[in-house]
Amino acid sequence: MTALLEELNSRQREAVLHRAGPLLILAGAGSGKTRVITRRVVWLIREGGVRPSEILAVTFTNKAAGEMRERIQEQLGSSSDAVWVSTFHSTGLSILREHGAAIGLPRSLVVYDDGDQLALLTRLMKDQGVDTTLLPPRAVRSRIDFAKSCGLGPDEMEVADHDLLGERARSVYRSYQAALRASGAVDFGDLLLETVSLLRRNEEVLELLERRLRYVMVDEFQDTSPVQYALVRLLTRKSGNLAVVGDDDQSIYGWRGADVRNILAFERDYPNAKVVRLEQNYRSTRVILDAAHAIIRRSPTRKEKRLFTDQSGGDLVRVLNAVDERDEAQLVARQIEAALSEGYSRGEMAVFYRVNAMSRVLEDALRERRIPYHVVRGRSFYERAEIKDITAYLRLAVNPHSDSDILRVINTPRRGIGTRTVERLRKAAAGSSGSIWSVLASPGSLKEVGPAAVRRLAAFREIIGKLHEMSTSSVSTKDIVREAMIGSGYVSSLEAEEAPEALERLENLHELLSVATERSSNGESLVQMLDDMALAGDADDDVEPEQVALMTLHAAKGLEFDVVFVIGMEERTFPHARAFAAGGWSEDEEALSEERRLCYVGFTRARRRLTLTSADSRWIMGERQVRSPSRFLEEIPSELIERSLRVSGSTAKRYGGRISSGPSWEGSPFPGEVPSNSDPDLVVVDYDFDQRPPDECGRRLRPGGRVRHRTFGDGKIHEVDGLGGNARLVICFDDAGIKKVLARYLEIL
DNA sequence: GGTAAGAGGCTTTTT
DNA sequence: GCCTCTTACC
Repeated sequence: MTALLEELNSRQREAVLHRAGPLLILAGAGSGKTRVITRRVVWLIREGGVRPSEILAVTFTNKAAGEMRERIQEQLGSSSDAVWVSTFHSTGLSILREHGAAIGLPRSLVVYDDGDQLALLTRLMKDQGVDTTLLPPRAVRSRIDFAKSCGLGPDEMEVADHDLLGERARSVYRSYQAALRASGAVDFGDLLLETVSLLRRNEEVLELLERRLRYVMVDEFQDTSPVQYALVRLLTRKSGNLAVVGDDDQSIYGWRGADVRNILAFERDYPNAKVVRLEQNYRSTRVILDAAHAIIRRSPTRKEKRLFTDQSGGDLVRVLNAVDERDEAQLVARQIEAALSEGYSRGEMAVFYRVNAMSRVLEDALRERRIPYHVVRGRSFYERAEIKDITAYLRLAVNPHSDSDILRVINTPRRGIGTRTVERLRKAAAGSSGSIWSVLASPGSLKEVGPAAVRRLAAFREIIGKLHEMSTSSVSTKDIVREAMIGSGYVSSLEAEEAPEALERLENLHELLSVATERSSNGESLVQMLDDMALAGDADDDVEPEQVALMTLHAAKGLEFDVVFVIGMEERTFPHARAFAAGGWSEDEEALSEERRLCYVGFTRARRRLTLTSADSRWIMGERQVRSPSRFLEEIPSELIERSLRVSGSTAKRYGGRISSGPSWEGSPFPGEVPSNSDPDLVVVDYDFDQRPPDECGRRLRPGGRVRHRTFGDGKIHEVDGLGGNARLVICFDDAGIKKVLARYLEIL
């Protein structure tokens, strides 16, 4: 009892000790939220007479679930195994696997990931004669996903008048659901939507689950969607023992249907709920919290609150400006080296960026300097083509009616079954309103298919038939996986290639086989393995102890590091261009607010040191774009910032030594002010954004400078009018003559 | 029916 | 810039 409540402040203790009924914990960043949840689970079991199997703890990501499971186990030992800790999606899948028959889902259910989903949608739309350039499948998908996240099927999906996209999306939605059912498949959204409709329609199942689960806890509640909220509400309908933990300031998944308003809804739906606020931060220094608060306080819709800490002192926030993204990466690499020499360990450092694409340049710089790093990226391994191909064979072993999977591998590796034969197969399947597999099973029904093609189809049928047989008898998972790789001819076709990337693919397949072998020895079934592959991230996705972690700001949620870098602190990089209304420069307030919260999440990951970097220009989608500093930089009070300019070796080299050649280097807003410093990157000057010269944003764009344009070639700047990427420049091109060009289309030479 | 080169799209963020 | 899909040709 005593140990359980040790190291808890009075608020935290209150939350842990809450016995029954609804509980809302408003937990600020770094306020010991995970500790409270895990202690509460342990307390309920040890002191509250609750059986471990009666508790469900739902989190958002696998990472969070894994961490929570571990923390609970540390305190409870093996009895913790019975506590059900999982993500929303796996929870849904478990329920569907056990009770899905009640709504007509087959036992051999397979889960389509978003790639499978998009492929299926595209195929359906093309079949329906939809012009996919006018109506992008991605746009349709996002409408369907959004409807699903609101708990709406095709018939309930709301479409406003004159919403053409919505109209079409709804009609595709209908046929898409039909296709999923015919294939015995569900997508991610269905894992929640179908579970909720199962529980709504089937009282028996709901009562069974209600009896089994007496306590439900939800982490990251601000990121739950309406359908997720509906699910946990249903599960605790009788007991009312629903505890949710969240922070409206950290809501960063609005784009995929998460609704912060669930927090408000909770207080409305459970007027007797106990509300506990955790506002003491145990993670960061005061400086970091103040900087984070400066960003988040401008968010218009938030609940007013402010974290406090007793950790004063610490480093000021470092703000570093680079010439371009490569320069920025060098800068970060050198800062990492400096921090290492100060005694920080690599495992306690992380670099965050807005989009995954930004990791590449950074990786190059770290590799060059031999700094061990690790890119934390959701599920890259399972997204590799070769892995997805073998997965398709494995899913067919379980459920050969999955048309998407048939289409994926029917000619992979090449076995001479071309598009025409495939088209005829599909037509025959549609005609008999069955799956392609059922057509293959009765080849007599195939018209217009020549004898050679029939032979090849029979060979393919053999392959899948054998796999299916193996999966229904007691063959081990490992052996089925091996058969899928070898029996399909996949491995031998790769071996024949001899290209270096074929070798890499083979290595990845080897990796998959060892995963399967390990799972086999744990007695895991093929279905279990497939479920995990569909829902789980990479196995080696964890933050490694001796490596610098690289990840998106979204992936950073829930983590903490001593030293944090946020790169790309520029307008239209972060906040991302998407936060601005299409085309124009007007702002979408809600989207911008979400960027703000994302920034807040990023800053509050740092325990000791926060370093922010920006670049004057960035290479984006094959184009060099001029960037101006992020508004977020300007919002941080200057007394919290170590404003830094620098003269870097790489910059000097690339720009012909002009920049570092003298005290009044070109581009400095402070001519004559390049103080010497032991750290070449940190030249501290008294530099305030509010006093910067008007052309600071594009300060290297000045009359006389040389620039490059994609089509016009190189030229000399004559006139500059305006700021940043939008500045209008008159350029005298060497070949193309005098033109007016926007700065963002120019590369600075 | 298969291949290679060219065109076009793409990038938020994750289960 | 990179990847996927289409097109033209074998």
